[in-house]
This record gives sequence, structure tokens and C-alpha cells, in this order.
Amino acid sequence: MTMDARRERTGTRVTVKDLARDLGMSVSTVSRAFHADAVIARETRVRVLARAKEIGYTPNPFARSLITKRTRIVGLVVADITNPFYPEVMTRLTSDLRAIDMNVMLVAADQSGTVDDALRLLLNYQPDLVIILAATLSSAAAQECRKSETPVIFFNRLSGEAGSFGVTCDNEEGGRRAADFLIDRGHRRLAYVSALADASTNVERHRGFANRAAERGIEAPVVLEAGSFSYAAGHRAAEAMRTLKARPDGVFCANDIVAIGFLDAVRQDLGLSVPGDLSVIGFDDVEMAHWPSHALTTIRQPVDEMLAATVALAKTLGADAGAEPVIRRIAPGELIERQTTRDRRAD
Amino acid sequence: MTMDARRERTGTRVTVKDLARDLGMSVSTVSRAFHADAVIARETRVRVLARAKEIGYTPNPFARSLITKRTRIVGLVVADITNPFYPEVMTRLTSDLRAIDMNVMLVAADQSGTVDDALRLLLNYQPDLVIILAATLSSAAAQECRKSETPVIFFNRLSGEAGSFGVTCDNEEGGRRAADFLIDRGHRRLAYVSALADASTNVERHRGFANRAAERGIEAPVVLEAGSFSYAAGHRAAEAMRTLKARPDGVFCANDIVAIGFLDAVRQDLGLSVPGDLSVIGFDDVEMAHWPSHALTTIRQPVDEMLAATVALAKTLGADAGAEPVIRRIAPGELIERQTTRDRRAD
DNA sequence: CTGAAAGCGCTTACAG
DNA sequence: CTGAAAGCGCTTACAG
Repeated sequence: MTMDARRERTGTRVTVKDLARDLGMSVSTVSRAFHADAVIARETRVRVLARAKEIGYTPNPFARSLITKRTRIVGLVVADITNPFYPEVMTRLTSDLRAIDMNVMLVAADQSGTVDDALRLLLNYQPDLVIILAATLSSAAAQECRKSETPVIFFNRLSGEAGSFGVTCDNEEGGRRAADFLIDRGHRRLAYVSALADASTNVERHRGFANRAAERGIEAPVVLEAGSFSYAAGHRAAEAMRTLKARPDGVFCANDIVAIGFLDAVRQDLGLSVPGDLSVIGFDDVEMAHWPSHALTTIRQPVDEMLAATVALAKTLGADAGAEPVIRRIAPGELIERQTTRDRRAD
Repeated sequence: MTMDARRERTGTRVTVKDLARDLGMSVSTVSRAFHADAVIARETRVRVLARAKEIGYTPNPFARSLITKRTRIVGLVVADITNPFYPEVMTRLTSDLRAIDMNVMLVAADQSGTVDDALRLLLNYQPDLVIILAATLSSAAAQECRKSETPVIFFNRLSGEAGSFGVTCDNEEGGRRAADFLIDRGHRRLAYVSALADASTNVERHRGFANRAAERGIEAPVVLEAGSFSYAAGHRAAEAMRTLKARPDGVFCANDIVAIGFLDAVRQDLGLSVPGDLSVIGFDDVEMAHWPSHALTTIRQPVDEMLAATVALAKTLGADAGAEPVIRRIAPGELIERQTTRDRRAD
């Protein structure tokens, strides 16, 4: 049977068998050529690899994982995609992971609640690793991961579940810096715009902000509830400011997108001036924060370092799925002063 | 051997064998219960499915695809992620595909050029279908898809390659509408801000705009080269306007993100007023277009319909991979008038 | 260092 | 309608 006839019969792919026959070697030998740590003559490996390239053979990953129990698939679970911080993280993570030969299977959760089903299907593909972006897991879902012995990395937002990995910014420190920045510049009536109430990022940023204010003898920051990490939520929080007896002069928002929604509403609907009447600080430094239309003062999220830490973790877990769970907390980047804050000491 | 001991030995998963033994049936029968079109007694199927649910059995998709040659994987290739139009498309596509039981394997191409390698790896996983978002394929890559008989759908941006599927907006019609809108309101010196020069979306929008202007006896629109679909590119195009002898009074931008970059630069760096000195129209109606900070007049991209068409196509191709290639062109949504355009007839 | 054989978890003709 | 057997494309002890 000619090679072409064979390929016709078995679908369109070249298999080990084809390659072995072509080279006059056994299937075992051919297979070994593709495993760096396999015992095989140097010269044999070279011949196999060369010929494989010529006829376009590449091992079928499904057949391989059936035996090795490793799939080189990482499941990426994404929810809150309206935050412009995530698209970049997603794509960069995907290409960085590809660089260490891991493939990303994407799971999108439009509404919270659907994550569970999606995750279950994902788990079917036996990912070597699951990375959760911008979401948390229900404890049922977390348990399924544990049961299938799939390590989970929470990126940015941490989870209460024990036994999982985490990579996050030191959000509390970020909150403290925001407080210092405002207080140093003469702000005295602080407010925090709170996003998703129990997201770790939200809680920690608030805590750092409030604690630092207390340490410096400033009245506790008022909390304006936005409710989620979105533009619309920031908008709503500004409306809520109407009901306050005393207007805050320094506002720290849970993140940039919330800050931008807040800004737009404060200026447009409340008719106030920023930074004239009040200063606003965000968190993340997403690209649009530097656009002149927003020019938002904000704290940079150390994305590069977070990404690097995540990939390093993925690599470790690739070698040893049973590694000890660890939370990596990375210092926030600098506070970037733009045009939504000003010095009030002369007021 | 107890079930638990067996699960210990074979990793952590329950297999057909386990379930068959548990039920006192053959492996074949159990397998048949999971295929709607298999010949099996109604009652048997019910029993199998019920017990499967109890002990958490679900067929291993890898083992299955080894035989069926269908993976239920769709490869999603994404490039230009800075356009906020895409994150939404990506996640919605992912969940819609999940609804028809297809899983998304993500490939990110940061730079053009890397798509080829990424695609090759993807093809290894034998996706039933590849969807290309915001990118084109090199002809080498396109040929690899053909060779492996993997259907390709181009979403939004079309490709010159024959034999592939396409879902796009009727961009030419969109361009015509932009021209009519501006001309009807007294604009006479038109300009087009061109993004990626040979992207089909860019070419078609420009063509429709220019053709309609010609039909209505208006001088051919000046072309301002932005060079890509990004904020920074729009910014550059505004700078390029400095060298023009006559300033345009009506500008149609290749898409919203380019328009926003253009707007910011026109106002900030050129010190011009929009819509006072000139009107600006975008294309897409991304979420931020309605933020008061931009309030961009734009043409809505019919995302819902495009998504629906893509999923329908995916379904068809799932049933019959050899379906006749087709390009679906969907009428653009309405032109939404906001605050970057005004009526100049009284000027 | 290489090859023959068993087996990963499934599906699907083929008998009965 | 059900079961035994072959086989999908690989990897990996086990001999030699």
C-alpha cells in the first residue's frame, strides 16, 4: 500500500506506524525519538525527526495523553470580560503558555453560576491545570477540581478555597499607597468606591486604604457601593454620592473601569469638576487610563510579574502536579499621577 | 477489587469498564447508551445513564475522538485584541459554542506572523473547525488547514483564500451610510481614516464611503492613514491631518477605537473642537462609544446576528465537514447619532 | 540500543 | 437487542 493510499484510509494523518514503516524501524523506536528522556541512539533520533518533518508527522496528542495522563491542556476560566484589564492578560497568558508547550482551552462564564457547568465539561478534557481569571469558584466546583486532582491557580482574584494556588498583586499595599497619596496632598474626606463586595481584590484594597487612613488619624473613608467591577457600576456609585451629607474630596476606586464610570457620572450627571471638586484614583493602569479623555491617576498593576509568576507556577505544576499550594503576592507598581487628582493643601 | 481500589490504580477516573462491571453489562452496551443513534433497549440506556451519573462516569473525549475522528474542539485564533470589540465576541462565541457542545481551544497571536506556528500546534489537536477573529491567515497556514480538511470561518475580517467560510457585516453598505449621513448634514470635505490597509473591513468601508460620495457629486474623501485598528493609530492619523491644505469637516474612521484615538488627538493636540470644527463617525458601537467621555456617533456592528450566523455555520459543519463554502454578509445595524457629529447646513 | 507486546479508554462492525 | 473482538494512535515496561 502506498503512503497516500494509507493516509486515505486512515483519515488524513500520518501515524507512527506510517513513519516506522517508511523508516524500516519499529513503532517503539520512532516513538522514543519524540521523548527527550527516552533511551535511543543519537543518530536514530536524528533520522526519525528529520523524516518526520519531511512527511509531516507529529504525534497525536490524544493518543499520547491516553497513556501519559498528561494533556498539556490548561483550562482558562474567564468571567468578567468587561474589564479591559483581562483581554490582555488572556492573550498574553495564552502565548506565554504556548511557549512552554501548553494549550489553552477557554471557558467563558457570562453569568456567575454558569461557571460550574462549564468547568465540569472542561474537567472532562483532563487539563493539567486550571487558571481562573476574574472569577471565583463555587465550592462544589472547587471540590470537583480537587477530586480530579487538577491544580487550580487563581489569577488576580483569590479564593477562599484551601489547597489552591494564587497569583495576585499586594492589593492592601496598593490601598495604603492610595491613602498616603491623597492624605499627603491635603485630602481629608476620603471615600472608597467598592466593587464586587467579597472579591479579594476589593476587600484588600479597601482594607489597606481604610487602615492607612486610620493610622494617619483621618476619619474612616465613606464607602460608596458600586457592586461590581464595571463602568456602569462606577456610574451608579457616583449617583449614590448624592445622598451623602458631606462630599468626599478624595476618592479611591476599586479599579480603573469603575473609576472611569465614576468620573463620567460625577462630571456629567453631578456637574462636579475632577480634580477641581474632588480627586479620583483608580487601580490597574489599563491602557485607556492614559488616554487624554480619561487621564486617570492610578496604581499600576504589576501584570508582567504576575504573568511571569503564573507561567512559572504552570511549569512547576507541569513537572509535579502535587506541588505545595502557594499564594504569590506581588508588590503593586507605581502610582501614576495624571489629571484626576490635585494638591489641596493650599485650599 | 473494589471500585475505589480500581480508581486508585487507573488514575482517578471512572472508565467504561468500571461502569460495565458495576452494572453487569458489556462495555459495548454501556458505550451505546451514550450515543443517541445507537441501537439499544430504552430501559438499558436509562439504567446506564442513571448509574453513570451516580458514580460520575463520563466518556473520555480523547479516547472517543481517537475513533470517531471528531474532537468537538473548535480552534479560535485571535490577534488584534486591543480592539474592545473582540473580547465580547470571544466570550460570547465561547459560551454559544459550548451550548452546542463544542469546546474552544484558544490561540493568541500577539504579532502577525506568529499565527502560523500557533495554528500548526492547534491543528495537531484536530479541531473540527477553526474560527479566525481579527486576523487573516498566511497562505501557507490556509493550505495546512485545507490539507487537514479543517474548515475555516473568518469572522468579521474576510480572507482572500478561496474555500473558506466568512461571516461579516456588509461593510460597504456601512460606508455608504456614513457618507449619506455626513452629506445630508451639509458636510462637503470628507475624509476616511484608514486602518490596516488591506484588511477587508477597512477596504470595504472605505470603498462604500468613497463610492457614495462620488455618486452624490462630492469630492473624493481624503485618506488619512492610521495603519492599524488601534487607539494609537487613530492618534497618528490626526497628526497626519496637520499636513492637509484644507481641513476636512466630516471624518469617517475605520472603527470605533481608531475614532476615539483620532478624537482625543484632534481635541488635545490639534486644539480643534468636535463636532464644532469637524464631525467624526466610527464603526462598531463598542460599549465605550456611548460613554459620555466619548459620546461617539457610530454605526452599530450587528454582533448578535454575526454570532448567530457563526454558530449556525459551526453546527452545519459539525454535521457535514464538507459543506459548500459560503460568505454570510449581514446588514449593518443603525447609525447611532451621538455628540461627535452635527448639522452644518446652517454654517 | 531496539523490537514485540500489552494496554490507555473508547467505538463499531460482526455475530448471535 | 447484546457481547466479544478488533482497532484508533500512541507509550512503556519487558526481553534481548
